[in-house]
Amino acid sequence: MNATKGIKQGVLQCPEFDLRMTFESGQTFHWTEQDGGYTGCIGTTAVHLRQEGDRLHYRGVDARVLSHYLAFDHDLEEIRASCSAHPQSHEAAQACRGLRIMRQPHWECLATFILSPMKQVAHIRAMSLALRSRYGKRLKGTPIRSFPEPQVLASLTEEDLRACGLGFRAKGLLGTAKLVASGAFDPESLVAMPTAEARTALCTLPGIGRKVANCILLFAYERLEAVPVDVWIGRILDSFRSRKTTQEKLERYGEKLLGPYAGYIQQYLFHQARTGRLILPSQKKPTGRVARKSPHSKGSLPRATASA
DNA sequence: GACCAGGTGCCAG
DNA sequence: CTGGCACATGGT
Repeated sequence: MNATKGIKQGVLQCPEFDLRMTFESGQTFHWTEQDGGYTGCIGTTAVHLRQEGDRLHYRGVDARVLSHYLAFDHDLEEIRASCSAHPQSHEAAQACRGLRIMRQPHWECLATFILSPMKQVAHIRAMSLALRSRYGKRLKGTPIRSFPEPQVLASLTEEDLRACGLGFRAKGLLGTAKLVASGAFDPESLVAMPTAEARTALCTLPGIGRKVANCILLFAYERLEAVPVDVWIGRILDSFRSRKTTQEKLERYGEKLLGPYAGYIQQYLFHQARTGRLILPSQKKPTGRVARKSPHSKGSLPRATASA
């Protein structure tokens, strides 16, 4: 890494890495395409990344911090091998070579996934950027904004947050921000907890249920076994066993079926389904009912809307 | 317009 | 414990 005018930059060897697939897979939401790469930030550090083959050009960040954020230490070969016994998972894992589960900052990830219920990836992104734009700090010499600190969000009103397009999620985010700002809940305390205990702790926060808790555990706390059961994974797991169940039962089934890296494999399946590469048996929806709320509810697979 | 989106919280059987 | 609805917002 060289220093140009005090700005860190350099090139990193990155075998088994796909920057686009990783950033567009629905685990992080603030990175923006620019100059043939992506502009965004890691915590409060503004960063630009551009991949050329197995070379990653980076600017604004230390190579060690970047490698940790992008989880270059994860052994993807071992992870793929862990699901070789299950054909559909193995196929998804092969197709998603280079997709890594990142290590995101705790608060940023926690808060952002409170925004996710009943929202498409593009909308989560819009809400995340709106919060950053209005209440985040400008990162020196750039237009990039960091994710607002809990104290900042805690000082706002629910109406302020609704003005960012959060809808009913405003209440959960505000309540959670207040609990964190007051010290009643410490996101750092989860690091030392077993996964089940950490999940229980997360689920005490307003706006966080099992699915969101598992996303946070997987994307910020290195719990690669955590399986967030959303509509997609619910349908996928449902189709594997062709029998419907509750969200928690599907989650346990997924953990057992997908193994020690279930969260990773889940992400591969999710990405394949969302981009239209994993076709599930289309199912007829029950007649008459309008609202469908259970995570495993029947219905044809949603159209893939991935923009990249 | 109806339907759906990486669900959660709450209430009735 | 399980099933059923309301909850906001924006896109196809």
